[in-house]
Amino acid sequence: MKNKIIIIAGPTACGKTAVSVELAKMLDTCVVSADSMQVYRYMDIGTAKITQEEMQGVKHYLINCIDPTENYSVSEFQKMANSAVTEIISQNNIPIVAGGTGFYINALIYNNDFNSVVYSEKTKKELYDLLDKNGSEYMFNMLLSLDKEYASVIHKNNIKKVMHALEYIKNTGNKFSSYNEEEKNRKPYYDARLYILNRERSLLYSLIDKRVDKIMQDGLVDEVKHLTESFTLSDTAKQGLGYKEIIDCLNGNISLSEATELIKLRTRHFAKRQLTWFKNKAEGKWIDMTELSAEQTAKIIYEDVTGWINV
RNA sequence: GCCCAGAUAGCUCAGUCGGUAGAGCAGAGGACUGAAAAUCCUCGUGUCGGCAGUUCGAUUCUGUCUCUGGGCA
Repeated sequence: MKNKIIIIAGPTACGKTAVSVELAKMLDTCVVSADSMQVYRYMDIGTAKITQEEMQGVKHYLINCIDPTENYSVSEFQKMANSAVTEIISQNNIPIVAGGTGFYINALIYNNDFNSVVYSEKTKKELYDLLDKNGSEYMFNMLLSLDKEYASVIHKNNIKKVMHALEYIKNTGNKFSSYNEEEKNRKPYYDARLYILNRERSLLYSLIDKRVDKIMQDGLVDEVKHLTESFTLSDTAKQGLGYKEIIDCLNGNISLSEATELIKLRTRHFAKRQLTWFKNKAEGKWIDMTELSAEQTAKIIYEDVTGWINV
């Protein structure tokens, strides 16, 4: 029998954190964060990281686990989340996974294989040298000749994906499209109940604006200053929303109000991408929180889940 | 009060030598399987400020009115 997990997903600023804590209290269990930025220590304000008080005594995994100098990706998330989930299950509890990164959540549910992919700095460098010399069109044509199927799925301008596929092909000798096909057809590894929280779009956007204003008031600029003085941020850490914009502002490229507006705008775009993923790549129950409190939402999930838990 | 410049998509503006119009941004939709808070793709009909005149035909020319900037008193 598969292990049960509850997942609370949804776009940024929709209220996942509060709901997951409420539900964890009702079920007397722990929360595992599926967030690509809250794993970082010292990145508290910009990530709107859950505080000690907000946790209300509920134990949280995958918060403050790595330094901002380290890179983080699905693969690390998957390993850490699996071990956290396993630990919670061993205590006879149902883990609650909460987060907005759909890609990570699917990797956990389906236990996608990221380990068989061999990586080598050498081939990566060779490929990027070729890119510098010959341009992206050339790289895309290379992909076209090596793996026509994948090349027809991805757009040639999406150089990041083109390069990644080429790396895979060079290192394994297999087509990326066949690997892809295999991963897509996986059956769920967990017995997962996924709840996707959402709110009316205009309300969600105004919540995002409010959150960004609060983050600025709470001192994001100081946080970024300290962060960049104490660390050389890893590639993944420095792409956090709010961080790259403030860095740009500190470097004198944009004004503070421009940075603030840009953070709001990009966060809105981000929320939309999250929604697109959940709509098309995830199977779950949607809960419109527009007129619901965190407690009410948690109660709906609790009631939905009780019968299933006792089976 | 007078003079000048504007008034066109939610916003900023192009344009039509007279045949009812198009960019950027916003917004919407989509892709993605070891960077995912990343990366990439697709989507533009609106009384062209109101009214009148010239004209086969006006958003485009003319007059007038309203509004908004700026200047002079």
